[in-house]
Amino acid sequence: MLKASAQGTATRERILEAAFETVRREGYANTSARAIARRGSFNQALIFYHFGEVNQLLLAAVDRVGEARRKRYREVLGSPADPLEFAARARLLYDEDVDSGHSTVVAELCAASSGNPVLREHMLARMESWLGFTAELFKRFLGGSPLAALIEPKAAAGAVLALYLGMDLLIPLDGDPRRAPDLFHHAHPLAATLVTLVAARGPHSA
Amino acid sequence: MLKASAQGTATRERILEAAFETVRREGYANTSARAIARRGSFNQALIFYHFGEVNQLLLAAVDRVGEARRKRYREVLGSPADPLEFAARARLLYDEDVDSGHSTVVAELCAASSGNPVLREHMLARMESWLGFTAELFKRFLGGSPLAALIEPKAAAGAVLALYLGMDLLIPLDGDPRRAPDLFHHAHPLAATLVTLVAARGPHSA
DNA sequence: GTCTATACTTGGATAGAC
DNA sequence: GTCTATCCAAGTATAGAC
Repeated sequence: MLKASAQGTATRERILEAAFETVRREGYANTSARAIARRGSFNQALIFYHFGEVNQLLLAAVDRVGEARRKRYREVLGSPADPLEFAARARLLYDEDVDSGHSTVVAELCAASSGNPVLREHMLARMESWLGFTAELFKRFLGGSPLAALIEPKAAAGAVLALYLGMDLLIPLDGDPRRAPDLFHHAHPLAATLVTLVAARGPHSA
Repeated sequence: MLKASAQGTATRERILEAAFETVRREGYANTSARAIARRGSFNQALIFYHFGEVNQLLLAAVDRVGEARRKRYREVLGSPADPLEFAARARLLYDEDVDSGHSTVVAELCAASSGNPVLREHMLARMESWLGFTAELFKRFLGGSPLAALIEPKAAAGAVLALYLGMDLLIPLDGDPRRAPDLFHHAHPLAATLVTLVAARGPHSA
């Protein structure tokens, strides 16, 4: 039956959505099969039928959103841009990540990975994927710039990722939505000065 | 009885230590009263006698280490230092935080705060304390430098804290102890160049 | 202050009816 | 594919003996 299968797919989506929202709003520690089912108004047993166990569901939920985000990143950052334009786009993407809860859920699952080998393996692979992606961005962005002599793409990508995750531990903590905008705001003149100065004098002049 | 009270104090210490180590090694999600008691080889009921509930114990455990770390920070960063010396000391302190597990436990509890108002309130206060401390460091460090025009202490402190927390989500993930050293290593020439260039030309020249 | 025993709750997971 | 019912494991917390 095509109809039955279509309904199964729709249910899967509902479960994935509810799982994501539960982690986002209640944290990993409070994300039980029962809590997810309550939020999505469906039967708790469906989780095990469709996903086997709760952690597998959570991984599927974060992957689902993660793939959409990855696609969006490619779209927005694919075309060439000068540094200022690039920064504006990166900020847009970051805001989307915060608003959608993606970054919160990723941070929650990273923290939970600590005590769960299966989760850890999976999240490690996901984060390494983002690390490689970000490192490529740095390479492309730094290509031909004097800054290339000063910034190692992989290390810089690691720092960006860590900053990203760390912000998303702090944001739910104080509930201050201005934290991230402020950081972008204040980082801007610093970055602009660095780019200008290095371009003018080169990284090795002293 | 002084002896009985002394033993009670010793037990409290054992419980605090076991609680800290359990969060560090097994993650918040696996940190139950039973798991803590198992690790410390004492009776599970003692936790409730001494601390009332598990979360209170965890907060006491992170505070105990946090206060020691704060003291250490003051000692090491109290005396004047040029930028290079300052960076070396900051790195030493950071390595200690990672080795001791302090940063991991803080990150775990921040993540867990998401779903627990009491925990959140407490961790928020602790993090704001560190935020103020770090902002003061920036103020002192930037005083009289041309960089002061480019770096807002509070925003910079927030970024450092986020970076710190984020690193401690990533480190247990891949178990790579070279992650942090590498970051310091690669950041060094960038920082050195920035300091030199800004000192030579000032932040507003273009 | 510490231990044993236990009441109670929540959650993971499955069997079997529909 | 979904629902009801249920079993079992693990955890919180307390009472009461020592």
